[in-house]
Amino acid sequence: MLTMKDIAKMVGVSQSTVSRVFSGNPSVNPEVKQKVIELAKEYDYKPNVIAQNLVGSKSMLIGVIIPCISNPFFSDVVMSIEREASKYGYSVILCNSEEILSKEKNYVGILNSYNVDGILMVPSDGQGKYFQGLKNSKIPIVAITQDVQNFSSVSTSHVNAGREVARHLYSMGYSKFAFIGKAGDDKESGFIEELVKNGVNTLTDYICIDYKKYNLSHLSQYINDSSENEGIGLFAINDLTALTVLDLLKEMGVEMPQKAALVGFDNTFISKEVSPAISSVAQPLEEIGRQAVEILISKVNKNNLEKEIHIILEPRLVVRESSMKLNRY
Amino acid sequence: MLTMKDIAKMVGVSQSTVSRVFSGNPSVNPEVKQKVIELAKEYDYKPNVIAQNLVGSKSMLIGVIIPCISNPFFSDVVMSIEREASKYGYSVILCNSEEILSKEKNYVGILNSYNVDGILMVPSDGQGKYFQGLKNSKIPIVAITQDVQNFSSVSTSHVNAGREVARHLYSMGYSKFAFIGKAGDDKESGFIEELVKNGVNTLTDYICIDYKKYNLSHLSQYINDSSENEGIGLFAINDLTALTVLDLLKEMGVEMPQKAALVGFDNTFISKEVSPAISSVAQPLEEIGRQAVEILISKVNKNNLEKEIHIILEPRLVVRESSMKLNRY
DNA sequence: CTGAAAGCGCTAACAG
DNA sequence: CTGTTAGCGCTTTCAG
Repeated sequence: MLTMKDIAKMVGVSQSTVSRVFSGNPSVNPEVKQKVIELAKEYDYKPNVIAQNLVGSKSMLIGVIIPCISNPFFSDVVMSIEREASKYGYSVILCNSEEILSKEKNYVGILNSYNVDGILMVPSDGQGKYFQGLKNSKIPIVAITQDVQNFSSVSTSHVNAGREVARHLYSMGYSKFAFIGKAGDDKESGFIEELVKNGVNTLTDYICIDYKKYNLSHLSQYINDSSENEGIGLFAINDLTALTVLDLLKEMGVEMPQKAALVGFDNTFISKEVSPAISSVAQPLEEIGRQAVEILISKVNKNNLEKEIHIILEPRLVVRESSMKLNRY
Repeated sequence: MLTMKDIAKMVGVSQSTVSRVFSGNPSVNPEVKQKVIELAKEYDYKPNVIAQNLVGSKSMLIGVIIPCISNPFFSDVVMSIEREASKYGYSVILCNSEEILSKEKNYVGILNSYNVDGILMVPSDGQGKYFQGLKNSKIPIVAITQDVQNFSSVSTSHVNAGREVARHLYSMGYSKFAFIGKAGDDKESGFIEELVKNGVNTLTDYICIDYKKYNLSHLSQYINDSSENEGIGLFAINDLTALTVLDLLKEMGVEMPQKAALVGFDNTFISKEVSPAISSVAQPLEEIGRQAVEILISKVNKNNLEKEIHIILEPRLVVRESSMKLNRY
């Protein structure tokens, strides 16, 4: 590898002068500058980032710790993180914590030893002692996809997702509702809240099919128990669950979206590939990555170090055939 | 950050001695060694990898260049790469080339400036001048998911995948066949080859539905044209395509797998979530990542630097309902 | 067994 | 405008 010294020798100046031209220091003889740049291009010289970093400047490296890159949700986020980071000249070190705290700790240590300028992470336990202890780490950390106390974070509002789905289904004329997924999830809370606001009696006209207590037969029963002119609005906790529900509905011969509507969550590509295409709530994954990188970099540059920024992005409902009732009852 | 000097001062020895205990040099007073290790643990000291690297030793960093991490296929591979690399103490810098040559070049340059110990990459043009020129790069490069001349590589045999699917469908008693996807793909070649070997007349009993020339209506026509007792074996170039075909078959009311069987490729999680579950060919993604890391690291350690290793892994057919005919005609 | 010293490639004062 | 001089934190001879 060519070094600055080599270039300096070729041009006949000192190494510091060469350093100056690369660091954009204006006080350099234009001719010298010219020559240095030419030679650098000719020999494809790149400053050694490692050495730059050692003298104390930035490492131009950011660490990203996520549970698992093979989860499409995170791979989309990481995609946008990497894309955005590279715009600023940053490279990304990828770490899969698999949501194991010891691994997470280990990775934070490793990232520190690499002198990364900042870390973007999905804490496995955001309120936990370990992660909260990181708040006075000298290297900036921004939480992603989760809103966490004491840290800047970029996430999506699941409550609002639930609200929006409720509003949508209600406005389409459905009168009975079900949430399929973990009871108590923020999406369920928002869903119920908005149903109530619209005067739905959640005791009689709502059911939560929680994996732990119910199975899909309870859902088919709920559907069968409804009277003929009652439309049923179904909200599944994610697209995979929605897919399962879709199969059930098809098997049961339920007319969609006349008799029942279905909305999923995450807007995975499957949702538009099946028939009928399933409505789904999209998280702005691209946006999460973009904003997180932006905040992190502004922290690296020592701006607003003290105040933590909590960005909670709005989910976006993508309506497809599964809930697109054209003629209301 | 604590440095070796700090630890040295605390213990009352020179910095070099501390360095010795971390580098595993046996010539260190056991008591001193003991103390150093204790203090390091107590203060959570980690050697600065950056500095280590600067003096010329390994950077413990490997670069991974893939087209796009949000492609589930690559995210699975990267998952296993990262997992395997971390076992050896390596960290991974992730780069998305988006199959743009200029980006790829750029990333290779960046990775070099970070002094990575090696690169694992999916070349956007493996036989191209640029990538081939990299063959005498001082830092080892291993190609993944593609078999490339002059480089060690780890990939899957698409030809064998095609062969195996043909064998499977034929043995299940189907007598007409179709490949849905890009004509000339290795999978198609293997598919045809094996059909011919089994005496299938590929002029009359085979069709390739290439995106460019045909659309799905050609497929439905092909199916309708078959006589009642002819079973049709369908092989789709990937699971997404298979999904589309599945919808078509359902719409047409084709009985599966009696009248038609369907096999996809990539064994995406969708394939097992739809109904009927689609048979699919799995690539050993985990294995690709594992082996690639292994080869790369052995190269880093200067073993078998000269000889290139070409590993071509066998795909694995996962048979599901869509092609699981129980009673043959 | 151990300290001193050189140096990896680069940045950042500090004098000119 | 530019050369000199210190290091950054660590590894590695080279003498003890």
